[in-house]
Amino acid sequence: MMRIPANFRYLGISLGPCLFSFASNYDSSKAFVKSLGCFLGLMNYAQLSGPNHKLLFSDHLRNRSVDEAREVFDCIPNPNVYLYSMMISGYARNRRLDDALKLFDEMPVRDTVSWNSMMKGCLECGDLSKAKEIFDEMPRRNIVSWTTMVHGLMLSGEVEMAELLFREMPTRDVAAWNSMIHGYFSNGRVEDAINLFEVMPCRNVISWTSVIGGLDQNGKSDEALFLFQKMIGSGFKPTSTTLVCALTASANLLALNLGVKIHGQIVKLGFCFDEFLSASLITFYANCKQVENSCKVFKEKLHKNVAVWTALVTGFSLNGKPENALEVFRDMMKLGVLPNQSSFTSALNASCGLEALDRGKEIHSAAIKLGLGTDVFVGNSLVVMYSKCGNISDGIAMFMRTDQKNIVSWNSAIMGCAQHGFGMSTLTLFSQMMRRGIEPDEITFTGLLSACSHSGMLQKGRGFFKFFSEAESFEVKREHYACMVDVLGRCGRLEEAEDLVRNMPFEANSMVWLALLGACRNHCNLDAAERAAKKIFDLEPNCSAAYVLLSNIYASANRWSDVSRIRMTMKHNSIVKQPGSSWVTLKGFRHEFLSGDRSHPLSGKIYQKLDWLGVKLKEFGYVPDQKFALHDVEAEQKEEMLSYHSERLAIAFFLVSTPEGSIIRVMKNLRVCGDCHCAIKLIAKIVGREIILRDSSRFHHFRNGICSCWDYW
DNA sequence: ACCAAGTTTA
Repeated sequence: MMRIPANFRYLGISLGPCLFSFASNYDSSKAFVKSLGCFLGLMNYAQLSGPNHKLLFSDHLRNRSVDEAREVFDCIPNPNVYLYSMMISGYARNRRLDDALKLFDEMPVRDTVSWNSMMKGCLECGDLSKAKEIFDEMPRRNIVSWTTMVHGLMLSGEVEMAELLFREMPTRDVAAWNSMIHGYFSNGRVEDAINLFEVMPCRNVISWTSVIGGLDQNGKSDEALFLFQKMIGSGFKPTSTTLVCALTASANLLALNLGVKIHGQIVKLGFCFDEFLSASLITFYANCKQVENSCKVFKEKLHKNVAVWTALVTGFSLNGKPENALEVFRDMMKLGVLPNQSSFTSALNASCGLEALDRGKEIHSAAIKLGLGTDVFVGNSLVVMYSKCGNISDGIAMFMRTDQKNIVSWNSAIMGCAQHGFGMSTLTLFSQMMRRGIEPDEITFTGLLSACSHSGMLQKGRGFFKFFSEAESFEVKREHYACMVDVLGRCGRLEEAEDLVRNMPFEANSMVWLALLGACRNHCNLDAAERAAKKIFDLEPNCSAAYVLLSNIYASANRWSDVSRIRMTMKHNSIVKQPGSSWVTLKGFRHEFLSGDRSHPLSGKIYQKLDWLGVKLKEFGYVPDQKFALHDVEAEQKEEMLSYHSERLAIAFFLVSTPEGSIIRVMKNLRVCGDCHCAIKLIAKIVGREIILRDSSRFHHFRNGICSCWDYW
């Protein structure tokens, strides 16, 4: 940092030309540029004259241009304690603790405020011990010093120390009580917080807001909303922060009516243009499945705030509108709103929903450009995106590249490998994870069982189930039983699977029975199938998957009267089979092969296939070079597609296959066709990157998804 | 002027 020599500090504008000579005395051009900047600073300082330099100074600080602020600061003759404190806080807010401490040391005089600012600065930069040092060293403490320290201790999780200090404080104002309440909540000590709130001598709107926000963040949104209403009832006027907390709680509870009322209050109180409130409103409406209203809120003004944009991206994505989500994300970047890790997470999620590898890659490159390529949140989303889009090797590469991997990183990689049928890789990942001392959680467990099921690892599956059932800190859930049933079922241990279901410590849900029914279908066990189906229909009379599975079982047993009986029942109860669907980007893989190695022996074959596909799709009224959702292809057309010879059948299989169980049947048909096993292997290897099956849920994914085919090669 | 509450995240 360059400081202007002392004699130049008093020059002001009247000596403007001298400044040029001052600048030209500097040899290096860098120094010239710097001094020119400083000259401009001086110009501003002089032009604005009087106290206005403070305005310029605080403008820079507000804009987080801390270096510019420092240049103005350096031009101010004899800066007072107040300006020093401002500059110190400015450095701290920009995480430049060293500069802040240096300036603090240089201060000619220090008052309590400057000591407090320095202490606060240390806390903001996460240096608790330095803050403690300053707290001990400062000559006089006021109530603010104590409160700052209490708050800092609480945020570092040193609750006991904070309590001690709070008791030792000579006097306690409402801010001190509030910081204790907030501190308890952020350490998950809900009871203590509430007790304090009840005994505190005097409450203000911040006290109420802290409790409302704290309850909501600790999973007690209902109590939060109750207190919000109580607060309004006792005549307190909510601030925008209060309304944000109440809205967030309403969003979590899906309390549509209350949320809409709060929206009314926001308009009435004139908080319409508060960015925090806009973001909360967007999330609230999106959670309540009213994403059109989120859009309305968004369009009320032009937003520059990342969180507002991200809220809308997330909203669209979670409401099954990934196209819109990605459009918003693109607009956001076009407008120069820099996406952060949350925005990337939401956008990558949306591309998972579309299963659009090209879009995902686009977002990935944007993340790299912004320096977020190895961020743990972004990295985890990338792992999921690549593996969901069929590209597990890139998914694993992303995992390796992620900084500071957490449990979600490991789980995403494990899930990805498991779903792609890489059983051994899954096990290796798991042992690496254990060796690094990372505690597995229930999602890890699901991933492991899924791997065992897809790779036919019966003994491993049993071992994991035993291990996790015996682990104390662990709750084995219905999902895990469903997975285990799947493991046993796929390995033909139908009896054992049924025993497991009947001896579960809690009532089995339809998901568990459905896993059993699926197993029965694969092993043509009609008796067990009928038992399982009966259970499912008791629990969920309109379960379309169960009807379809059962009718397929009857069909394989040549019991056609039963098949038509089930079809009739379905029709009668207007149960519609959820269509399976797949996305095809013709352009995507055409491009891939055009830009790739054209001399490769496969290029020609792929070209033929693409041409055939293009012709077929045109016949069905689709335009090439677009994304096709083939779930709406008519049944006869599907059959027509399937009637082509084996290689074409293989492609058709990818296009029209339905997740709910038909894959294995189609596989059987393919085998009957002769050479298709080889053909499908070939095509899947090449085309699998771009054609991805969509599944109704994560859970069905590994049970019925494309991964099933991997078992066969 | 220094202390207390808030939006988006796998």
